[in-house]
Amino acid sequence: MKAYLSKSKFLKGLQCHKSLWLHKHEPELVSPPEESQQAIFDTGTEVGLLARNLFPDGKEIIFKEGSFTKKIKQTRELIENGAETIYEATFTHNNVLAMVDILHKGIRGWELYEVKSSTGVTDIYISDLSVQYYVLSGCELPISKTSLIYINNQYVKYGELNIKELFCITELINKIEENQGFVEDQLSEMNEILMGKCPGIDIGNHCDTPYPCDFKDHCWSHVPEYSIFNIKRLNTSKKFELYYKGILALSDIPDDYDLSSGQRLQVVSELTNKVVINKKAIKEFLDGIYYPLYFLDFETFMPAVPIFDGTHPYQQVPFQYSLHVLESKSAELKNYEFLAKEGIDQREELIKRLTSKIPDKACILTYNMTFEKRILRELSEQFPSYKDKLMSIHENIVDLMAPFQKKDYYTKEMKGSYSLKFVLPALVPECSYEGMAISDGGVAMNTYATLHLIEDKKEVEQIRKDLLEYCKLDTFAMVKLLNKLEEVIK
DNA sequence: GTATTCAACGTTGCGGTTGG
DNA sequence: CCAACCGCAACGTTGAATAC
Repeated sequence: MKAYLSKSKFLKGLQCHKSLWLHKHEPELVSPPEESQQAIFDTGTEVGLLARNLFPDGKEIIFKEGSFTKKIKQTRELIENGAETIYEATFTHNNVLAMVDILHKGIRGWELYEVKSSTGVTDIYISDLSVQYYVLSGCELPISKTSLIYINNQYVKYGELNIKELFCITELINKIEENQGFVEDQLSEMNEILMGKCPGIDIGNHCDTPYPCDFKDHCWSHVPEYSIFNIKRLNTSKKFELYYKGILALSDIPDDYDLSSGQRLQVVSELTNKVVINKKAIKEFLDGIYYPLYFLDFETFMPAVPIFDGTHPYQQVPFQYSLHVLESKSAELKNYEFLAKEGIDQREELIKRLTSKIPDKACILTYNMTFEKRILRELSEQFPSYKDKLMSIHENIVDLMAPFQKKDYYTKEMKGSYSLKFVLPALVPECSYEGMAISDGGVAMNTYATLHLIEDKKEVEQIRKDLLEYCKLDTFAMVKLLNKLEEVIK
């Protein structure tokens, strides 16, 4: 099979010539050796398929693993037979392969459209289109437009989905024509690299910018699991500054090296097992908490293409909550929960249930309150009749994450992080998600999204039970964390 | 006139959540 | 695994004000 330099390889080659060389000469170092995964990513999804409705009745080039020559031939035949719209149109020029999401014949020439599920234009997409333009113009196709189609997150759905409003189209031909010189220079340089020896390039910022390199495992094998690269909030440039000086382990860092207080704590704590417990600050935090006490956690989903009326692209739609309640310090812990029926918009029902459970003067605890607060604000805007109640919850939220964010409580197990994922096992190791049917948010969401497709009633019931149990554990973990904070200041 | 400091502003990274 | 949302905090940069 002939090896092509594809547009994704071009983009990766822009970051690192070594990766380009490895792709050609030692592709087995990448696992799995997926060929065109990148190319079909956006158009294979709902967003890509929907965008085709902007140019209906197109001919599709059927994707077959590895058979690029067939696709190129098929594309040429369609054009010769007068096709006006082609999806996944495939071309090659000077050994560079390009697949165009949507190719449309306009009055002045061919129009080239790249579909992205993002919400804006970036330089990477411009490079992407520049390579496609290079290949197509090399094939002597007259091009009148090269545009990016992406999600308009201002669009609000009411009734039937309005495809024209859902998408933004930005015409970029001027920028892309300006870019051609650059593309040609890069391509000739890349071709020289491919003919020569493997370039001796050390790891660096380019390994992750703008995308992680396929060969990271290979090039980074000498970097320990927990190293200077895991120091939180340390600039990438500073990390490599240290690395190029031969400093890799946390213990190699000089005492006088300029680190922020949090970073220094992470390092010192790791090396000496130092534990920080700022009793005064923790006590102040606890003094701000009062009864009755409600521990709240939402689960949401956020589709790029809105499915419910009144929602916009990527809006987080809550479908579940868990609420643990302590009426007083000595009261018995109670739990309330809600899980929407699958496939329908039950936000109003969720609001009714939630607001009926939480009284006006309650103290509400969440972990990372920015998330729950945003959900509450959006709900109150879209369901104004519940605004007062929702906003009163909003006002009374206290963030349980704060003491950890401020490093008033720190152990080395937190690895510089204050997320629940690290804080919980560090302080409440017995409270674990292991062994649960649903053990992370991603799985929870996928499970919920496909729930309405399952026919077996018993199975549906079991999954709903698993979802409830998962969400309940999140708020229970907060109860345990609070206990720990109270214990520790005694 | 130059050096130094610090506030204001801009950028990056991280936290929560998902979708593909 | 990556990208998307938003808000916040930390970090970095810049430029104006002040000191010398």
